[in-house]
Amino acid sequence: MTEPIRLLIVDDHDMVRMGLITYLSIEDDIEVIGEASDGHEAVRKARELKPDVILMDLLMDGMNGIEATKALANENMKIIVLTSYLDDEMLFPVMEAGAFSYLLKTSSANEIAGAIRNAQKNLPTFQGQVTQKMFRHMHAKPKHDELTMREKEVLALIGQGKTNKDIAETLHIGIKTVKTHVSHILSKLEVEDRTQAAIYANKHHLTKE
Amino acid sequence: MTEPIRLLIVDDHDMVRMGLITYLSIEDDIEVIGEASDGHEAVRKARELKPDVILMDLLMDGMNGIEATKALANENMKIIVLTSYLDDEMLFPVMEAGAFSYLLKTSSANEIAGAIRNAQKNLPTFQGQVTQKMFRHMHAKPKHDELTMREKEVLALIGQGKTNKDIAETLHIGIKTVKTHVSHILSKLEVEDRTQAAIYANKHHLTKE
DNA sequence: TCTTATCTACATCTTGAGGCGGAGAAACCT
DNA sequence: AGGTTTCTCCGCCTCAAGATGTAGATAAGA
Repeated sequence: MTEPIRLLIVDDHDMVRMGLITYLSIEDDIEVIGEASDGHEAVRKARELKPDVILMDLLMDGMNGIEATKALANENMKIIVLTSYLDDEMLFPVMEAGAFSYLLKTSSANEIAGAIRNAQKNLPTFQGQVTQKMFRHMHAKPKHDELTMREKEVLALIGQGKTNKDIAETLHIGIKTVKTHVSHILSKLEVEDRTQAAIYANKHHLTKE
Repeated sequence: MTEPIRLLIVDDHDMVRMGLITYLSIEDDIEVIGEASDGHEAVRKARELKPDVILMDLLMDGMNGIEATKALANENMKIIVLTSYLDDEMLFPVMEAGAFSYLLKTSSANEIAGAIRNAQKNLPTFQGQVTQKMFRHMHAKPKHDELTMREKEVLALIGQGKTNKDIAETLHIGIKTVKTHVSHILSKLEVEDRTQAAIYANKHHLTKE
């Protein structure tokens, strides 16, 4: 028989790690060589243990899975994202960061084992609607990435409910300047007023806290 | 030795159930007598198996954990909520629905076992900030429940970014009337303008889609 | 070097937003 | 019958918002 696939499990939930290990331990072609409970630990263990495949959770305290994926993008390991939600705000960034496959935690243990074997064979695995989302995303990039840095700052403040005067004081610029920025933001986002811009900012998590 | 604690595990993630079972199987005072992967199954199995304690996830397809908890509130079983997020929108409703303890999935397996034993002894268990949140909630009921029906309708439309004119047309009332409602809403919510009201509405999911 | 993008700022003008006060009608409770 | 709440609408007044056009400074790129 060939070498077993060397696997690193990254998840901040004890039980999830335990569940994965329990199941995968009866698969003799997969060997769990380590665990990590946050991004920092994941990067450290990945560099130390050189796994073939990493199962990576996204939402974790400290360094999250997206940052960890970015850090490990060029390290010759396949990263399989294993997360709870199919959220655009997570999916696209992590795929761009270099993830190889994307699974939901609703997957059966069997599907996960399949994805690990596929990754070893260089075949990415995507769950259900993920593929469709990816394609839709190709043709529809978010309007807000046309915004300049300054405009994004202003939008974040609008998203917090600040008035133009508030924003001027916060950024130490004139109120007229703020109005200029706001006008540009409204036209770029194709919305009619600051209220709609605020809703947009909140929906897309562009408010910085 | 006394009877083991009879436990039902409810979670839509295979791995989480597996992790819990793995750990709890080595605790000989706890016996896992069943599993369910959504609310409907949970209610059915709970009535059939009569567990002492239920570990209940909240976010599941079909019937969620809050509804299932509500359905089982008077069935002489202790329900321990085991969820990923400490979210006001989940915590308060489920506690009101009759949950007994509230744990986060970041808990160690050991803490979970402790909470199960406590539940059997009629001692609720709350993780870290949960207790503080509960108390804060007691003294601070949401401002928006002072709103009248009509005002809630108007707020929902503000939360969608509609202007006063839009709202007047949608509700078939005069624009002056809308302004009156808006003024009342702003003062009841203690915000300064419609933008802040829109943000409030979205944060509290008061927008009707 | 010339061009383009970005950030800054001002003036003018129009309109929507919001505060304040008053008021009639209907429903409900006491 | 009298009080309370809610929904409706009016006028008046003030100011924040937003559109439009102009323009100087700086930095990055062709």
